[in-house]
Amino acid sequence: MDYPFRDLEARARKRWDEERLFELRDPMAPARRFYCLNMFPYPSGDLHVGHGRNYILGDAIARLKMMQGYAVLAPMGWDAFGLPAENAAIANRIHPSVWTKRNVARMKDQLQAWGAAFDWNRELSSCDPEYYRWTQWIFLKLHERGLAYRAKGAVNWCPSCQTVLANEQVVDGACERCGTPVESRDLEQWYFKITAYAEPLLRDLDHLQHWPEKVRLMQANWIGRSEGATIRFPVPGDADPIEVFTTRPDTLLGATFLALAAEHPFVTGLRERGALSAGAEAFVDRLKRARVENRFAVETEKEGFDTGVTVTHPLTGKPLPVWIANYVLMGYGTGAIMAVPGHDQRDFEFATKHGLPIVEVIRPEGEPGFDGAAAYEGEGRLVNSGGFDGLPSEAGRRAITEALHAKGAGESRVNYRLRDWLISRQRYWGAPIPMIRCDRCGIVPVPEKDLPVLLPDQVEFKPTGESPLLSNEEFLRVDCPKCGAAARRETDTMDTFVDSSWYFLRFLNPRLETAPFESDAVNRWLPVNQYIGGVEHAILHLLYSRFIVKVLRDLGLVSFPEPFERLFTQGMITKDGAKMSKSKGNVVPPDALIQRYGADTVRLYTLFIGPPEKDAEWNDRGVEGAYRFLTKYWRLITDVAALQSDRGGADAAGPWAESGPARDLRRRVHQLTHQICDDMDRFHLNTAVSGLMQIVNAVQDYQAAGGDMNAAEVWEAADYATRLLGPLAPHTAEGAWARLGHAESVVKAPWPAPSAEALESPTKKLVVQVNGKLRSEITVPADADQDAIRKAALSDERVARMVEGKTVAKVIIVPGRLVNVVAR
RNA sequence: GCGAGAGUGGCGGAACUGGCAGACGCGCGGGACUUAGGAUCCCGUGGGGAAACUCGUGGGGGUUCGACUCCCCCCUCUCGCACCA
Repeated sequence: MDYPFRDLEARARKRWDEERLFELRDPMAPARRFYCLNMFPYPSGDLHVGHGRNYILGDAIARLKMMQGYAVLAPMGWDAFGLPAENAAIANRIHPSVWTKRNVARMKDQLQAWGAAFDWNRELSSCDPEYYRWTQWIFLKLHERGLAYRAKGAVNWCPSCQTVLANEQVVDGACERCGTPVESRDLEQWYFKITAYAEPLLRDLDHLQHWPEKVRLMQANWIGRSEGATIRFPVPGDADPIEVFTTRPDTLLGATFLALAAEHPFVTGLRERGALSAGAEAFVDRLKRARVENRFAVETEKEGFDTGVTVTHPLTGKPLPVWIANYVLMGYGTGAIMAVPGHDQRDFEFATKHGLPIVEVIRPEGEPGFDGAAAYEGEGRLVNSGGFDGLPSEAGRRAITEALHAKGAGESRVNYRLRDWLISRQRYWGAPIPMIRCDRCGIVPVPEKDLPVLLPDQVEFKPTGESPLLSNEEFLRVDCPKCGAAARRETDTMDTFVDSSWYFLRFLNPRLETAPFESDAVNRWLPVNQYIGGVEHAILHLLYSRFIVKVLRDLGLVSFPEPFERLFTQGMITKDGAKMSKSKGNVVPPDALIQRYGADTVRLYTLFIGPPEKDAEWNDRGVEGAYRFLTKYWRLITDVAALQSDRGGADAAGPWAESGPARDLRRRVHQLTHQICDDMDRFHLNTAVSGLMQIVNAVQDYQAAGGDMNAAEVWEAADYATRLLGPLAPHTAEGAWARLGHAESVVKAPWPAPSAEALESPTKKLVVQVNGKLRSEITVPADADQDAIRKAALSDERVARMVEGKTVAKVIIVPGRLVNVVAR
């Protein structure tokens, strides 16, 4: 074997280990810091090459920063609570903690097989009591601030996972995890009041300049800010009016009915009082069911049912009928709308179908407005609006809102699509919510000194979906911390996204026993300089983490408003055109490839496969290309090291040839170095790999052309290539660096920089175009002036031929690039 | 429907602010060395053409000396949101 990757890997790992090169000893000491973080994984068992992309990228950046002289924090941990462990417990009678530990061990082996430079001393696991103790502590802090509360309401229920889900975990009406259609249930649950931070979460997106535009946009849409007004419509004989939210108060005089969601409390109230007709009741039930079944329907027919109740128009005093409609969602605004069929297409379709009146109240200037065939949704001047007639929409909105305000019937309002974060789960394998229910005192927080509320080992796993915690009497029974009476523990556990919303703070001191994190160290190292993970977390994890950090900031525990300075979302690796999954059978495991070609080959190919932010198709054949390159590179290093053994690790410093092949080689190496450094800084690791290949090819071409392999330029090429390869193929580079006579690890070698002197050239090659088409090429002295270049171009044989019989209108010279001769 | 992104050889992909289209790699063709090669090395490789040359970055128009890149219209695909009041 001419490229001894097994030996290289073993030696490099041993060295990194012995010299503890990736351990950050004293976080407060270094001046230049770089916190490079990969999203910590859920320990599901096996990793495939798609996961590898994430870690290889992060590792390349971490190692680059080390070589650039930064103290690097690159920790790793486990997002270890979650449903799969519990499902395994039910299916295979294995305890979730055992299952999780086994998977962690397996995945840690895999990560190490890739050669990732993690500081394993800082490893943490969210299912460890020493960790979740602080997750519970954070819950208590939120509770103290009124940001954690219990409420009853319609929630998303997954009948398969037998638990509730946050809005963010419902995708296309189905459970994000298992794909089962989600049901709506009325339950009392714990929420985090993320809506209280809607405005800062939205506004601060502007400061996240180093986040992908796409992710910022997704978050902005998810928060969904819109300006408008709330309007109350009094219900005769009822104390509470029906409140609606609208972005178009200017159309208020065109409202001809109200439409309510089936789940609206007013509807429920009518039903409880028996004031709803049998037909209406049946309709409500049908809607609730249909919402589940028709989850993929793009446009459903507008259906509705008249409640028989009327409300009073707050400005005209006229009665308006109240309908239940399938197109009104309980989850947005107030769950009730004022319907303006003249100016809202949905209302129009509904009114047309059910014979409700349609009134035009907005008329545009100079273009056709409401024509009776469809709603006019644009702006214009108010008509049929009494005293408001003639006002433009904008002024109309203000005037009508003011009129409502004067009557106490409404006010302007900013509405968000964002809902509060439902965090309780009726499952076992999560952090217990640190609350106690006392018959006398109500719901009482567990005192901080009693944390953690330990998850008991002895529980029964039943496939019924009942929380296993209910089966452990010892866990349940507790004395009320307030009155001392016998009380009961909360049996719900927290959504695992709570665990992962603060773990990046814990890494600075993962064993700290007195607090979740050390504020000093955290303030010094955060925000995370580079965060790397999949775009699938664009909303959930990243929004929750931003929220928790903002709360911690308001608590005075951290000094920064945002957790992640730069975010990079890497693309998926597909196989046979599809996302890798066990069920599709298209998973590419890294183990056999690493066995056969070595970790560096797999790393290099993974980086080379395409721009890291884009999806890419895995091709086993492509791996061989990377292997061939490393073989060539290794041969070059061993040849050069043998030939020039007397250099003994000396910094390449010439003497340099002033001209000829060696000079050209040196210029080329420095050009490529320039390109590679640039690429690395911009995350273009695919072209960085390509640049390295070109350096090796350049030396090979030089040799093939009879160049002297003893030249200092060749030594320099080997030296530069090795350092540039350090972050990408670290084991091979480590071995090569030693071969080149260096005593220190390549991790400690300075990152190379091209020298201006080496890039200089006495002549310049210019491309010559005639009328914009490439025709020839000239070589001129580097200091040639415009006139000389012009002369050289025009006297070129081919150019002369093309121009023959025409007049040269002008000659455009782009310095250092090209000449374009315009001839007519 | 709304929003965002992307369409370049047989394939993955290059081309930073308009300036040599197809870097680099895979595959393929030819050759060398070999008992042998799925190892290694060398040469070639967008289409058409013997060549001069010509056509080529989803399609159509435009701006420009010059357009993969900028502008307008259209087509296709991917992703996100989706009756958001």
